[in-house]
Amino acid sequence: MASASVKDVAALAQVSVGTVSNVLNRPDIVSPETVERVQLAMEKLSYVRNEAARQLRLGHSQAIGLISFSGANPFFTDMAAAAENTASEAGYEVIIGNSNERSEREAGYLNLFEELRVRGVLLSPVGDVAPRLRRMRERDIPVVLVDRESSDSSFSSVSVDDVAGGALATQHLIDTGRTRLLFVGGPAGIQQVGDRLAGARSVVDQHPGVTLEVLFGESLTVFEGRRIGRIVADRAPADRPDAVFAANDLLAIGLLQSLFIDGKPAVPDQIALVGYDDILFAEASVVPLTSVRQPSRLIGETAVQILLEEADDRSLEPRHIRYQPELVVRESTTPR
Amino acid sequence: MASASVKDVAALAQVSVGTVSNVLNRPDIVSPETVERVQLAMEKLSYVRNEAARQLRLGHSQAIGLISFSGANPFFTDMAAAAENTASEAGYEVIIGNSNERSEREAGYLNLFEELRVRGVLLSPVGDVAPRLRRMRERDIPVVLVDRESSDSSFSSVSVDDVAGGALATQHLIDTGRTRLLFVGGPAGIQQVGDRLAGARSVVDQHPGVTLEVLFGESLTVFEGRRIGRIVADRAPADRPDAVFAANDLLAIGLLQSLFIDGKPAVPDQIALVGYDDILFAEASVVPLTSVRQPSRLIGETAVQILLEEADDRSLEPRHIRYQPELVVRESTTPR
DNA sequence: CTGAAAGCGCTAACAG
DNA sequence: CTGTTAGCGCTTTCAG
Repeated sequence: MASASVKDVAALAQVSVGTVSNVLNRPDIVSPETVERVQLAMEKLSYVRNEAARQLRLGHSQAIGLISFSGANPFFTDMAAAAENTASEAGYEVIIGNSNERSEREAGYLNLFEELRVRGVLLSPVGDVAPRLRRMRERDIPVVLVDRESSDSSFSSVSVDDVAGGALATQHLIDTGRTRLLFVGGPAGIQQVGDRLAGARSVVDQHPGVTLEVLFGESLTVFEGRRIGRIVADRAPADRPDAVFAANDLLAIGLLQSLFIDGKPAVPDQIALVGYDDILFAEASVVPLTSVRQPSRLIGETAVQILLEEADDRSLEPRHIRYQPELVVRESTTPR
Repeated sequence: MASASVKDVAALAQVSVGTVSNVLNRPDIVSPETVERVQLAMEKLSYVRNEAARQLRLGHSQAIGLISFSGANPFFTDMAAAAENTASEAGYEVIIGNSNERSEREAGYLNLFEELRVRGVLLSPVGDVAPRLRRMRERDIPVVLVDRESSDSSFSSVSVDDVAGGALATQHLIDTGRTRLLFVGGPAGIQQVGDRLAGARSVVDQHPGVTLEVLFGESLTVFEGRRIGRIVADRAPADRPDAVFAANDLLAIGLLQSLFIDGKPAVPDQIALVGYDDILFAEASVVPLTSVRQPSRLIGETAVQILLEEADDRSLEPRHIRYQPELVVRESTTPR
């Protein structure tokens, strides 16, 4: 049996297709009896609306495209979940594509989203997207930049102040009496990591007795954290830092697992440890981890709101929202 | 500027829309010069095909719906990723919905998938889906059951032998000299957990000297594992098991974190520990975890293949594929 | 090999 | 309040 269409419903309910459409989209302008009769017919035929036809007629879909650059990062998962909720309340769904930091995959999804005629896209740009963005603009597809600011600021953006976050973590370490700090980052070139480091530097520079060493790993993963931790643990005592600031929690958790000195955990007594993102595992790890929390859910919600407003009114000026991170103190930075 | 359509392309290339469509779908039957001329025109207008229109004409979309029952479970994430790859090679995309074990959400996604006229759906059923499945069948939408077998076996399924997995883990514990076993499960009613326990029981029953205690937690999470671990660690030595089989790795990792006896880790010397799923964290945890690995990627690939075959030929008999799990031995079960 | 034309299911404008 | 109708962009016969 093929799916029933509005025509079939109309025939069974003895009304016209226009009325069926009205029952679907503006039930208030249809008389109650008619509404009921039509709904009964729909049920009888187990009618389901054909989204493709609707979309074709409307000119755009009821979907928002979201391109994240790391599917494994809980920060993004959270943000995406919040975006989905907000969008869903407004009758939209969110389609997610993971670029995994590859600019060709980013381009691929941008393309797919265009074919799908999405209502707008939420993007954490990786490569040089300026030309693509220009095209989106020509097409009247609104774009909101997430977690990274646009270079030309002609697109709205929702981000978090990573410089402030880096400063927050560093100030806390110094406040708890640490003086030989180590920053552990991911591959150079990730803007967020650079910003967090810049924040750390600015604070260290104001404290004459404090030093800051920097170590860049290959990736922001638990494995890499373990590897770096082992290197640090193997150093001579005088060369070891007394505090480590990891660019994200995955890295920090890896460090935590391998920072053992003379067979005993070095955190927090010998080495204080701060992570970034405050993922669920941060609280659940062997030594609960102090971390810098980003308002991931709020970011997702705000980004969708702005996007939908711009979709409704293409003449809106771009807006730039920047949230402040927050320090969550746990045992991994307990003062000696 | 509105998006260019086949009409615009046809006009610019001085051909008919039919030819443009042919260039798009069967370029081989069009003369090379014409193809080139049309492609040039497409580029000039930066034409992108309208999926909605295409879909309307074709009668179905190029998407497969996937309903998983836990977005946080790495087993599903892996399976979904494999499904996406396989689907993508065949020109399909996968739309994912998380039911989170809630049957009304499951119904919601099933509905959405119908509206979207998906080519088929991959489903790990939660509630009583029999009536819905019947409807899908009437609509000629193929369904493949994943990780759970259908009660009436009239739908194809791809699953893993959880009874065998439970037996595998248990046999290994006994082989390494353990005799007082404890099974830690999640909420009753989850079929997989029940099957793993049944497997464990069957092996224990064949070994007279071995006992099996069973503890059911509230959920299959790290937190719950930590809670249960603390309870076990606090028992009198004589009451403590010498081996624990956890129904999944999250639980096992929680247990690992809290199974400390006299301030020292109890695993693996005093208590051997086996998990299930072999998630990434299993290898990366403080004591690398022995675990039962499911061929998650293979499941995703197979399920998509079967689905697509059935979509092409609705007269195919349902097939039932059942994979065998595999034991991955690591330090958490090192013999004393 | 190419062109013309029908029609997929829906919504919105307009007429009654 | 309800009915009629045009047309969204595409693919696919069917003729040429």
